Formats: sequence, C-alpha cells, structure tokens
Amino acid sequence: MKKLTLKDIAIEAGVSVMTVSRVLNNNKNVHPQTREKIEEILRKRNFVPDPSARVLKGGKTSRIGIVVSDIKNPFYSEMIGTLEDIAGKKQISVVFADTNMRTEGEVEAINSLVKTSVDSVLFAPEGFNTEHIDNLLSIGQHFVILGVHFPDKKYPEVWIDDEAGAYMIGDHFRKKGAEKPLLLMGNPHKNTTINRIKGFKNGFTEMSKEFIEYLPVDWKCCEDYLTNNKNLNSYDCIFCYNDLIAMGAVSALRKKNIIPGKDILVAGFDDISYAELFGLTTVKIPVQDMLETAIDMVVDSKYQKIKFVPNLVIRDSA
Amino acid sequence: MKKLTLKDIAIEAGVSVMTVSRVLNNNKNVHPQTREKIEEILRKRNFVPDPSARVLKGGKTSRIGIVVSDIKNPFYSEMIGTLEDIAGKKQISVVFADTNMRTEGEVEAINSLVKTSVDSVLFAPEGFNTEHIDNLLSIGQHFVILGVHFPDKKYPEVWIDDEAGAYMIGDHFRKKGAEKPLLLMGNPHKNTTINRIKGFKNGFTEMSKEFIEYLPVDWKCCEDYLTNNKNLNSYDCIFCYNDLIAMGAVSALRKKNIIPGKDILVAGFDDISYAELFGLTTVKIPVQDMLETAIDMVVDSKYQKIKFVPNLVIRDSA
DNA sequence: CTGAAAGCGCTAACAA
DNA sequence: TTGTTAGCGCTTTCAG
Repeated sequence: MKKLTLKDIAIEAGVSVMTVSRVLNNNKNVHPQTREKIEEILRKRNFVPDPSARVLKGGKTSRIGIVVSDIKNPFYSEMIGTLEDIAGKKQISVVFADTNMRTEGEVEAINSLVKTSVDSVLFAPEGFNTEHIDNLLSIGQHFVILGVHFPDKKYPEVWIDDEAGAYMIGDHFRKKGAEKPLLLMGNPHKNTTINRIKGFKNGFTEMSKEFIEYLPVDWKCCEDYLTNNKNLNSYDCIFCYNDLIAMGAVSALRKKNIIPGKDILVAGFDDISYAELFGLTTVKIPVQDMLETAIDMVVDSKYQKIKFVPNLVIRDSA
Repeated sequence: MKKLTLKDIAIEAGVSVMTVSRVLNNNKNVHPQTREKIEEILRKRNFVPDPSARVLKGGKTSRIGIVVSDIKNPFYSEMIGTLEDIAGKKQISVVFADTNMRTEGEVEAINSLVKTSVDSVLFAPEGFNTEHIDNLLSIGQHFVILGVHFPDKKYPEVWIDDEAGAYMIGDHFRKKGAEKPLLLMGNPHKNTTINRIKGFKNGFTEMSKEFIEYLPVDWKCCEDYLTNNKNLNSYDCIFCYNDLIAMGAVSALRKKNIIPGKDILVAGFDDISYAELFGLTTVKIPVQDMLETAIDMVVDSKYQKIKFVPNLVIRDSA
C-alpha cells in the first residue's frame, strides 16, 4: 500500500496539486465548491501530508525536544507532562531524551534530539562545561536553558533562583529553633546542588554545625542511608536536595518512629505531587510558568534571560 | 546563518555531494584519504545531515511514538523512561503524547504522533471503539498495541493478562482469610478495569459481598474517598485498580491508624517504584520485557500477538 | 481562482 | 573510487 500524496488527491479531485495544497493550508484563494470537494476527499482518505516534505521546504518541524536527567523522577515527568499540555495547544509535539543521571549523557541526549530535527531544545545543564552549548549556538540550533543561569553567556534562559529557594528553608528551620542541620544533597558538581547548599547556609545563618551528605538522587538510597545511620539524634532538621530524596527520608524516619515535623524537621525541594502525599514542606518551583515562558521564547525565537523565584510551601514535615 | 548542507561540505572538500553522502553513510567506496579529509571537515563544522531530507528520500524517521493516558502516573513515566533506554540503544528517539485521562484524547494523541511522522506508534487502547485503530491500519501507519488483546483483529499486540494478575490478588486475599473486599477501581468503561474486576472475583471466589467503587485514577481522590468513608470496618481487604490509587489508600488508612497488612489487606497493580516505598503488595507488569518485544516488532515490522503474564509481588500491605 | 515550474537536502541508480 | 541524474512530497513564485 503506497503512501498517499498530494498528487493522488489532486488526481482524484481533478485539480492540480497546488489547489490541494492551498486547501490544506487554508489559503483563501480557492473556490468554495472546489474546496469542499477536496476536503471531502481528504477526509475520506484520511490524508496526512508528509511533514518531512514540508520541513524540507523550509517549514518548522513543530517538534520540541526536552532533555531531563531522569524521567522517573516525578519532578521531570510532571514537567514533561506540563510541557506536552502547553505545546499540544500550539500543535507542537514533544520529543524527549534522558541523560539517566549521567552528566556526560547530556551531550548525547542533546545530540539525539538535534539529529531528530526539533525546532528547539529545552534542557537544564548539569555541570559547568558549556562547550556543547556553544556548539548548539554555532550550528544554529535553537534552544532554551531551563533552571540555570549563565550571566556571561548569550544563552536564552528561563532560570530559577535556587539559592533564594534554599534560603527560605534555612531561614524557616532557624526560626523554628533548629540548630543541628543535616543536608542530604545530590551530585556535588551540579550547580543546582551548589546553589542550594549556599542558599540554605545563608538562611540558616548558624553555619558551623551543618553536615552535608551527597547521595544519589533516589528515595531508596536516602532511605537506606538514614536507616543505617545510627546517630540520627545528632540532627534536628534535614534539608533534602529534592522531594524525591525527602520522601525516602520521611519513610526511613517513620520506620524509626521519628515523626517528621514533631521530632525532626524535614524539607525538600521541587514540590512534586507526592510532596503533598508525604506532608512535605518544600520549595515550589513554578514549572508551568517557566515552561510557558520557554515555549513563548521558542515560538517567537526571542533571546531573553528570565528569572523565576520559587516559594516556600509549608506542610506537616516542618 | 544559513543551514549547512552536504553541498557546502562538498565544495569545501572539493568533491561531489555524493562522496560526502557516502562518508556520512559509511559506504566503503571512498578513498581513505578523501574520507579522512571529509570527516575532518564534517567534525570541524559540526555537520548534522537534515533528517527530513533523508526521510523524504524514503528512509525511516527513527522516531517512535507512544501514547499514554497520564504521564504523571509513575507507571507511565517509568514506562516511557524504559522505552527511551531501549530505543536509545537503537538510535531511535521517543515522542510521546498524553491523553490526559480522557478516552476521547486517544484519537487526538495518536493523530498528533502520526502528524509528526513516527515509524511506529505504541499505545494502550482505552475503550472498545476500534475505528481509529482500523484507520491507522488503512493509512499504513505502523503501530503496536500495548496491554490490550483484540482476538478478532489483525493488530500487532504485546498484551498483558490483566485477568490473571487480578486473579492472583483475589486468590491471595481469600487464602489470607479475607471475606469483605472493597474494590477501588478506575474508569468502568476501560477493558483493563473490567478484566481486573473479573479476575479478582474469580480468584476471590466468594463473590457476594464485594463492593466496587470507581474513582479517578489519582492518589488524592482515593485518599479523600477513604478519609471521608465512615465505615471502613465493613471491609477487611482493598484491591486497588493500580498502585497510584493504592498509595492514596495506604496514606488514608495510616492517618486513621489502620495498619495495612495488619488491620486490613491492601493491594495494587503495576508495581511502580513507589510500591516498594509504600510496602505495597501488587501485581508486577513486566514492562521492560513488553517494550523490548514491542520495539523488536517495530524494527522488524512483524505482525504478532504476544501475551505476557504478570506476577504477584508480596510486601507488607498484604 | 488555478496551474506549471523550480527546488528544499538528500540518496539510489547508473555512468565514467 | 568518484560524479551525474533524477526524484522523494511539498510549497513558493510567477504566470495565466
């Protein structure tokens, strides 16, 4: 069964391909009667014009790519879901690639999206290496950076002030009278991690006694870590890199009959949907607003650097 | 900045476009020296051949689409992550579309993938209407059905025996001595729902007293439902449509100091990663195996109907 | 309002 | 080993 083309429709309608093309593109210069006839055939045949041919002719792919570090993390799956909702309304499809939490995976993931031809790539750079980003610029691939800010680079960005967010937690913990913090952080080389630690310290003020542990970003690892940690009573508050880690923390604490919010303060970051399920105090990242802004930048090919400030969401755990 | 084409590279290398094309496609008929020179230029210029032109010429898009009902459900985000891992190894990108839990959204979602030109579409049909699937067949769009079985249709399928899975839960509950089941199910019109109810009843044997409630597939709705349900002690076991609902159930029960696994039996379905976090007894769907099979079918354009049988995972909750 | 011609970037088939 | 020709399905341009 051969692929249906404009030509087939044109022959069947007894017109030229151009007329069919005009109908397909809602060009007004078509006789209403001709249009109706063609539309009828189009419908009957379930005709779908070949996107590749259109793109080749100079059009947009109407495809947008997003790179995430781990789609199993609800923060990212919720983000991608939101992106698809927003993009879908503009008839844009979403392709995604996962770095599987490997910093090196970022380059691969971006390349795979570029190779599949997307109008624009959205991604949150993990490290400080920006060579591959400059590269994107040089081949003319549109992109928008999510989450991270590079003051000296001409990158379009929709970034979030991690430091300010973590500050709120530090400040909240201090005001609640906590004195001995434990920080359960993620990859120590990511700028997100560094900024969150910095912000927390500033907010907490009392900096001498904090203890930082770097864990894989996964609830299981955190749960195991806390379960095997003998002297949990050395701490009166735990700031987790994100909600996923915090979920593991809450679970481990409950199993030891330490009640989060009563015996110890626990906070996360992101405000994923499960944060509510776990009664987790956290920092809400305005994902929807960020993505809407990013899509606008993509659609209008605008160069901008826009900052978003997260806000504190207080629940039972702190 | 104009897009770089084969021609630009060819001119710079002083050869014809065909020679460059041969290098790009690892065709052996190129003088090693010429090849090296071209590769050098390719690298220097970060050349990425236009996928649309290749596709137009008759190649594959190396893009695969997947439709899910709700990417925020970890079952699906984990599925998509797994798919991306498997596909990535074969240099295939993943595009996805979300029906946002609306049965009608399925047609839209599939169309949006077809329009973006994917080699194949993977999806789990929600209802009994198969018109749009026959449609896919008629326009020559490759696809593989996930999860559901249509005995009379010539659809390629990788399906799972929901009935057998639910049977195991029913059987397990009965053997544990439960007598008064509550079923918290999803959309009553989905074949998955119907099959799971049927399987459970068969396994439980004692059918007279079960009570079925249909809820939106979301932990929050379930938690609210159970929280407001005054007479929970009318039941001694709860079978949930999936783990997401079961998570809400466990949370609600804990808040009422009813301990799952002790005071009441609770089971889910899917075996998402959080099932472990909640100590949830559930039915594990072999997602990885299913997807690997589906990808093989896609790559080889094979027509097959393959059944997978899930297995019981027993944890604290039952 | 409609059509014919040209060409987007690439590769298959053939020619040299 | 390399180059030439043709054409994939569509839209832009220009002519009718």
